[in-house]
Amino acid sequence: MEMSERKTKILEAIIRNYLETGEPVGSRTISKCSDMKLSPATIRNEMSDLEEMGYILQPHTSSGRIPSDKGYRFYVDRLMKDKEKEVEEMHEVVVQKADQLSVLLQQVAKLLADNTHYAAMISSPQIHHNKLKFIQLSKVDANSILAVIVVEGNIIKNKMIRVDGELDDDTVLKLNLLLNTHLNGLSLEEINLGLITLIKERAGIHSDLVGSVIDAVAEAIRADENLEIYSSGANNILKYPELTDNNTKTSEILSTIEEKEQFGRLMEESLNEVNAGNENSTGIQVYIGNESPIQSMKDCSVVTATYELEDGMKGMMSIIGPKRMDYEKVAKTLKRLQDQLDALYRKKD
Amino acid sequence: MEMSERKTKILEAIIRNYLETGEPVGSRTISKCSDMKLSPATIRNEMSDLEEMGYILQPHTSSGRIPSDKGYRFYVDRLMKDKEKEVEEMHEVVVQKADQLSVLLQQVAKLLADNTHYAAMISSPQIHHNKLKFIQLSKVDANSILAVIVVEGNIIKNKMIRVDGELDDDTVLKLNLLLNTHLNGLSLEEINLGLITLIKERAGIHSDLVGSVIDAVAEAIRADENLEIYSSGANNILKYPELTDNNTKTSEILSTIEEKEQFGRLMEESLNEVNAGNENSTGIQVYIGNESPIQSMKDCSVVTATYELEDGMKGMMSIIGPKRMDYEKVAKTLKRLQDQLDALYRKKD
DNA sequence: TGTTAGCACTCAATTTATACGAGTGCTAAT
DNA sequence: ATTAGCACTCGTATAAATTGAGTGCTAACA
Repeated sequence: MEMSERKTKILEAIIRNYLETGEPVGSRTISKCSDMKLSPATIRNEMSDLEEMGYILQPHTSSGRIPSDKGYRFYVDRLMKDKEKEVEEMHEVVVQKADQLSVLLQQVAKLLADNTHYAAMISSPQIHHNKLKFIQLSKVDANSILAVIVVEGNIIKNKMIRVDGELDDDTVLKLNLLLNTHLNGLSLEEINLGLITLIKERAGIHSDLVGSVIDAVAEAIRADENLEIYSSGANNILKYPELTDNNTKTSEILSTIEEKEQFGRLMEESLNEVNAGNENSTGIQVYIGNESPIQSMKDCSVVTATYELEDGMKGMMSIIGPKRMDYEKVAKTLKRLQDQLDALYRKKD
Repeated sequence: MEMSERKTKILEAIIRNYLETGEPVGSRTISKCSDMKLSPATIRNEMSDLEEMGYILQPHTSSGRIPSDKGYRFYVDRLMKDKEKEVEEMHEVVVQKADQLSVLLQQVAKLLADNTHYAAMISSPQIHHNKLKFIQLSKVDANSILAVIVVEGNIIKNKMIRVDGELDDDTVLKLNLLLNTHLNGLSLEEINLGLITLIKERAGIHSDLVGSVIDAVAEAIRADENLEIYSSGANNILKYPELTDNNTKTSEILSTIEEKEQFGRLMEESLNEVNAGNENSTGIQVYIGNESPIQSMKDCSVVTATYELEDGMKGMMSIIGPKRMDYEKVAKTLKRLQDQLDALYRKKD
């Protein structure tokens, strides 16, 4: 059986209705509210077809229909257009290029959650070909050295290193010079064992110290080590009865959000997919129920979007809500935030 | 009416029982399980008295009794002793003096939550008389300077500062010297306007830059600016029916935990109280229901404890759970963690 | 042939009635 | 002072009855 124009319209009406009310929707409702003039009986016939085709389902005989995952998917892919719905004006974005990226990201997460009334997560931006900008060693006290490592994109890493022997200012200066001359501008791949050995040799008795510094450099450059994830509005999940009818389910969802690791994987995967060329215009992806690789999200939908700061630093943000989330609003909110982050960094950079 | 020996015993039995089961407890139960040989009727008379005195209450006529806030308070203050209950062996503490304090604290929070099965929060340690250790300016690129500020207790703050004009290496070196000579070892109070003006004068055309650095120093030293709070196990709250019977309540509790600010105040207050001399031996404090200044915690109990790292850096950790939480276990877990943190830092320092 | 009115049927949710039982307070006997 | 006994309360559990939104099917209709 193939999809007729009329079936499409009815399916859309069902989904729209369900998104609003969260209740199964019956034939009479559709007959009344929709613009086409059809009796409930006719609608029923069509609905019966739609069910056979897998787009909708009945929680029990003699109840209205609700969209299946396949139904939602159809809606997201084909029906959802930018109907110019008023997304209520987003709070003026107060995101300011904060000193610490973490503060900015936390702000953005909160903004997303507050505006959508769903849960929001955001990952720190990942750089894939990042290079070391410079290293600065400083003597903090008799036997500790602070290594400050700056990576392209201005990611800063501090590492306190203990040294056993005494270390005079002059030596620190020399080591600084040594490290910077050899390492500046290099990427992870370019710092190979040969180079490391060379530097250690030149460092003489301080080769241990230099080793520690290089370890720290590796840690700073490696993207996945730096992955941090912020979340906000997890408790918005509690607003949706279909997610709270069962305490175990709720708990699973909330702890998955709290623990974050799983979302790390999801977002990374999603980011790769976007990068991998089959670029849909906006970089927004929707995972409905079981489409998501995260088991505990089977009753939720997850919408992810990329964002980009200067220097090609790309990260992911995502919204977690019930399957009947307001996809349009979510997509719009994400897009807006993408734009604003973009503008913020383009302008001031 | 005053408290007899027997009343105390009965009250304790009631509370112990309620802590275990979460169900109102009746006279027959007490008569049976308690060691004294009294008929239910006698118990009932005593219970009636206890109710009049405000230690217990009936959810409805003809149900058993549950402890009131006052009852819990009595229990915590007078009845709860270190009965050598087996707190199941705490997971070997994997806390390692992590590079970033934030990682350590997050770990501790998780440890607390996992061991108690309640929600846990921990604040970053606060120092009250902290002094600047040193400042390091480095030129990152043509027009940005990285200021690294190290405060006693090895708190590190990075600040990126833009400069308009060109800046050669030599100037940076001079500024470094200037700042360090004048500021090292000083506390917030000692850096006064006179001193600031003096330094700015000496910095000549770079007085703006120096101003920014000094602002950053102030920010780094001021304790309350650095207050960070980590939480874990918020969803453990969902395990307790008395906290989830009503979705609004649950949501309030969870968002209070997520937002953290309110706990900041609570913990600060609590820390002051402990410092303020009426030091109870362990620095553990219990807030039962409305005793806590946080409105949304009225159905919960909050147990706070201080911890101390090296250099007198004191912070707070706290456990949030239902009023019928296992106070003994919680207190014990907190004490153990205090000890471990202590040991960890004493040993390696 | 597509549409619709009509009707019997289903089934979750709501209401009502009933029984149960854990627990109480009070009184009178020990 | 303690306790056995008893009437009473009231939340909860169970079952039966009712309601109503919704369906599928059939037959009539344009």
